[in-house]
Amino acid sequence: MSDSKKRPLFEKQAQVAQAIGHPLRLAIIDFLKDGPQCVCDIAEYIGSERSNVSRHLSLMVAAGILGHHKKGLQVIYELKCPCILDFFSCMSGVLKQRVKDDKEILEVL
Amino acid sequence: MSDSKKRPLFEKQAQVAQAIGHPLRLAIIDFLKDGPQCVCDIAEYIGSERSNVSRHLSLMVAAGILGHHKKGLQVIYELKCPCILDFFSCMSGVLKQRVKDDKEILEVL
DNA sequence: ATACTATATGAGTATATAATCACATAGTAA
DNA sequence: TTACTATGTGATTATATACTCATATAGTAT
Repeated sequence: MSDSKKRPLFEKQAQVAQAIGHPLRLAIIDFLKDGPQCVCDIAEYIGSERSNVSRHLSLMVAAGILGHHKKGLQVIYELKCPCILDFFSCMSGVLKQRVKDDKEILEVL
Repeated sequence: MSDSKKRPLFEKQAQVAQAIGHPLRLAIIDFLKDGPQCVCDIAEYIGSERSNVSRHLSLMVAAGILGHHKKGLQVIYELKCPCILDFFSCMSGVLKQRVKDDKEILEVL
């Protein structure tokens, strides 16, 4: 790569994007936008095993998307900064463009 | 998942996020923000095999991030909508927050 | 102390992704 | 036509990811 200086930055950014690039994780983020929740409730809402949800949560913590703290037996997870929600509008932007393109193709037929 | 209606949407969104979640692909996007480029030049800039770059490009086209057209022997790829660049500010937001948190931890020591 | 609950993690498996090499295709030029 | 170049794709391998189950840990309650 010509600008190999940027490589480490791209790797960090890729980690963030990857942390968001999974249906279950997006569902978790969407759930957490209404407030902090424990693993237990997240797992029930998502409809997946707690152990599996636990792994997804750690992954997002590692990426810097979520924060967590203990509360008795439970561990409460929450969105770290509102900027995470910006991703949704970014992704919606791309998807809307996709629909627009598909329409144009159909009109030619 | 309680709101399984959202599932298909989350899957589409995850596809977009995943398409961005790779260092090489971020480098490609960063390169294309200055204008359309052929596979050949992208591969040279990125420093990876053409066949490999070609696959990364198809993946991003499938996700709706890139568009492409033929020009003689070459295939020119380009960013589809400026909204893709919004991702960079989103990811930077998360990374800045991460640095901020790390600083706070160090201050306590 | 025991019993219980929430969460995390190791091990194993299945699937997905990335990368490389070889080859096929499509367009160009002589 | 042949020779050349750019790109895409099949096959393979290596690695990463997702998931499940069983088990360990930490906190609570009796």
